Amino acid sequence: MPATRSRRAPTKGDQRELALLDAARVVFRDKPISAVTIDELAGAAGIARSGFYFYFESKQALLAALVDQVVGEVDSEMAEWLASDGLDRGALRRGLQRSLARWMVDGRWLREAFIAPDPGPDMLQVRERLFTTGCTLFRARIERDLRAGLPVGGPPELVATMVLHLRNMTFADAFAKPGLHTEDELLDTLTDAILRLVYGVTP
Amino acid sequence: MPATRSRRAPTKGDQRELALLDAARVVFRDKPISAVTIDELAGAAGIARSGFYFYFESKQALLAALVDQVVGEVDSEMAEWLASDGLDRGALRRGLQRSLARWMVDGRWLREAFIAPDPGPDMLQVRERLFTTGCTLFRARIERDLRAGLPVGGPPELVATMVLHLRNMTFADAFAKPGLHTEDELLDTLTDAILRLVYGVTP
DNA sequence: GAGGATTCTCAACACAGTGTCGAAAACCCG
DNA sequence: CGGGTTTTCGACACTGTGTTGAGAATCCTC
Repeated sequence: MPATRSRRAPTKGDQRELALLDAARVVFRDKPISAVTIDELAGAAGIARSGFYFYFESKQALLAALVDQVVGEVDSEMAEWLASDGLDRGALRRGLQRSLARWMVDGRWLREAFIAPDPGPDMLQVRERLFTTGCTLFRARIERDLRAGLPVGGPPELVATMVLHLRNMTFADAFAKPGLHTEDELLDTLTDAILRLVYGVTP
Repeated sequence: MPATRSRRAPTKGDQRELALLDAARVVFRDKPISAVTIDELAGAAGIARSGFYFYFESKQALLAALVDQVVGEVDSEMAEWLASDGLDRGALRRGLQRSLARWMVDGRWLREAFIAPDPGPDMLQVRERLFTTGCTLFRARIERDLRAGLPVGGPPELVATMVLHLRNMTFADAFAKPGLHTEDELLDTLTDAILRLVYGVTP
């Protein structure tokens, strides 16, 4: 626990906490999370290493907080398509495009946050929330389509997780090996792939 | 480098190396790789911690060797479908079933090996090989289909990596959260999903 | 089966990173 | 200002990694 420090007070301390998160975002862009030392994170925010522990229990806890920060944003990227009806290819593609933009910036740590092999308990919880939120939204969309008579290719929950994984891994690849495909090629293929995977149709 | 120790000699040392690999396979089943200490690995193979370094440079190097061991096996699982023509649903499903069986046993470290966030250079090399081998095979199959006039949904290479990721992540999930779906449900959905994704058709 | 060469083992060391503590400093309120 | 509270940091203990060098076990050849 970060000491008490929960009762009302937008003090200098909160400022530092934010600074720590911002600094971490930047530092995590350059190297794998495991290669970033706490000393480095603290230094980037202008405090001593041991000071870090006043704000976060561990690197994992900071990462969890970081992921927490973007949960809402990630969801909103796909909101347009999730709210649309039928095979709205345009809305889907735009959502994916917004999503891709984020991945190209923060892909490294996003990837690790999403698919790191052994997250700590706090991280696990946040990730679970992040994933199930997305999954739930996708599933709801698919179930709606199912009721509307569209030919969905399997149990909605399973199909939803597949779509989520497909998107995440495709973007993770795009980040890891940029230049293999143009953005348009990537987005078109992925958009069609999702529509085919879910509905079995090529619009 | 593990000293010289390369010229022909199935000596006691090679035996130990094998024992180390076998022991590691077992140990890695129970806990995340990062939680396994070298002391533990050495102990499981009956030697002192520092003795480990005679055989492997690091835990990562051992893991690379481990992945190396299964490269061939993994490829062969899908061989039947890769060699078949057109939409051979049966062959595809059987391949996936064989693949799933492996994942349910060694899913934990397989997953980490596939998608670990910051593999060492040796690991990276092995993984690259593992992935591009699979990708190349899949792509070849898809290109063949394309020439045969089947409606493939995008650049073969991109589609191939999507299929690979879809399979890996689905199985990784199945391992991480067993019991969510029956094996049949999983295999049927995945088989159909792949056929839809690649060819846009529901057989 | 005795010799030297090779292969193997391990205790001791040096080091890097984590997390804890408690005392000092800075801050904020009356 | 004087009090408690919040923030900072140096010093310590601990865990795990990787290295080294000396000796034991094993192998091979004659």
